[in-house]
Amino acid sequence: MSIISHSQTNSEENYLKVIYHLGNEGKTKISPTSISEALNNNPASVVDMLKKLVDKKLIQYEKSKGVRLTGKGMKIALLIVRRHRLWEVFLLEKLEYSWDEVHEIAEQLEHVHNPELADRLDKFLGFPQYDPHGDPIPTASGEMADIHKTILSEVAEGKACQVVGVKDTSSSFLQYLKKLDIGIGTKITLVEKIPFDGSVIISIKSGGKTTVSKMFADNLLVAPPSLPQGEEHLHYSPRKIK
Amino acid sequence: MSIISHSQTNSEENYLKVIYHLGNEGKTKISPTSISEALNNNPASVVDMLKKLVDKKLIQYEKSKGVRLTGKGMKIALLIVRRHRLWEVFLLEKLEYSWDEVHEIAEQLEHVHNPELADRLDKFLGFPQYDPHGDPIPTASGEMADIHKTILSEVAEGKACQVVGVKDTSSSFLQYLKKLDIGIGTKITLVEKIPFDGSVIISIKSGGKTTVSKMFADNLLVAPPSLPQGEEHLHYSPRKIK
DNA sequence: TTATTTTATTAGGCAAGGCTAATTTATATA
DNA sequence: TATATAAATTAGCCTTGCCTAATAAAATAA
Repeated sequence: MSIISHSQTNSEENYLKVIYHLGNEGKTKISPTSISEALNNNPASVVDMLKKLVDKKLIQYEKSKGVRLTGKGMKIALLIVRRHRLWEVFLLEKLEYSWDEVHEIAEQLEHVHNPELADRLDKFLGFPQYDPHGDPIPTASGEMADIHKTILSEVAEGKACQVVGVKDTSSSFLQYLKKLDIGIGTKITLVEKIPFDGSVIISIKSGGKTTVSKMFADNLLVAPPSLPQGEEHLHYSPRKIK
Repeated sequence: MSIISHSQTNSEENYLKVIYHLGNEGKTKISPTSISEALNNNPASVVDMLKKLVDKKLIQYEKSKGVRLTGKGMKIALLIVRRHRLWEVFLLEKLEYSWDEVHEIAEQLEHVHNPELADRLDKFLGFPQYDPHGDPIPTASGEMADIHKTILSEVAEGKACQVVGVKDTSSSFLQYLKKLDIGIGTKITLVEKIPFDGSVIISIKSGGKTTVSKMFADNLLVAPPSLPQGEEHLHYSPRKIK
């Protein structure tokens, strides 16, 4: 029994993905207009496609409740998201693309169809939990880690965390990170927050204490340092940021 | 100045690739019919597309001479072939797909567009010279190694060669190879050919001498063991065949 | 050379997935 | 509530890339 009975077109996959993301952002109601904005196309086109997706039982659509993914639609959406994020990790870690370049390429790679590809890639990458933007990667069974990233500035004093990504991808920020020897997977303990300007004193496992600005702390995405299964399941080893 | 001024559709890329391959197989004349056979579509569709490709100056087409790639068309075709073969190496070597699975997936991956992707992948893979079917991988500048593969049975007595692929991808053949500890990159010296039944005595660098059948020797693709630049440029390290 | 067969081309259509413009239906505001 | 505004939907059209059927042009055989 396969998760996906018959294959989707790229366009259908993009609609499902966008509906998933809109739903995830806690939208009350996912409307044709919001979808058209996300896809940068015309609401009339969206209405056409919604009909098709309803026929295929991938979504439900009632004017009152807006659009919702069915179980089947959700599974496919999660698979697309999984592929996208795995490819992003690949592009960043193996092909040494920078954070801001990976998304666009992954938009294409996520539509490559092969039943084993995502799982093999996952294994090859060491079962990463997060993509380079700090978003969790759905598992093969379609489960999404519910451990959510936050920004460093929201970590409580005394708590440890692990770098999973960045918000700002400017080269000045990335270079600063490099200088501080902070990369994906780096473990950081938030020692103290300075009330005056929001500066944060952090302790980097490898390199001792440093103080960073609020602006810095607002742009570094972090997650709890270890998961229920123990940290040997975290794949990221600290790496240089290009 | 980029090699490709404006992007091709997947379909256009497939036509260019097929025209390239037909041309490479020494066809006297590449006709709409031969293209339609290769693409498994209708000659009428081919004629439509040929017009489009002529307009884009990617091919020349005269009923007398048939279809020919222009310089521009050739560059694009070589890029597609390059991408295809690099992805095949990736799938085989990194994701551990088997020989016969990689082609179909590479058919999709070859259409992923990004100016740096092929070159980064090439580097990541260690600048392989051959794909898993023993076909040479065009370089970044669009040069194709003119070192052509042959089958083991055509190697002269006393000559050394290197395994670059297989013709038969049946699991029985692949398992036999595994048993003999022969994989991509394995160096083999052809010691002697037995006239009686075409059997071949080979010496495998790692494992001494063995005799293999003509059928075996007809299905193992090999290339000269070292290139002008020296063998340190060959990327393949012997690996197990799955 | 003429007849036959094969190949190429044209004409007209189809499905997918967009678009614009017009219309209907909701929602908000006066 | 009546009206203005915004959103959703419908209708009709476009492009891409394919198809079939019909016709034209070649190539081959008689």
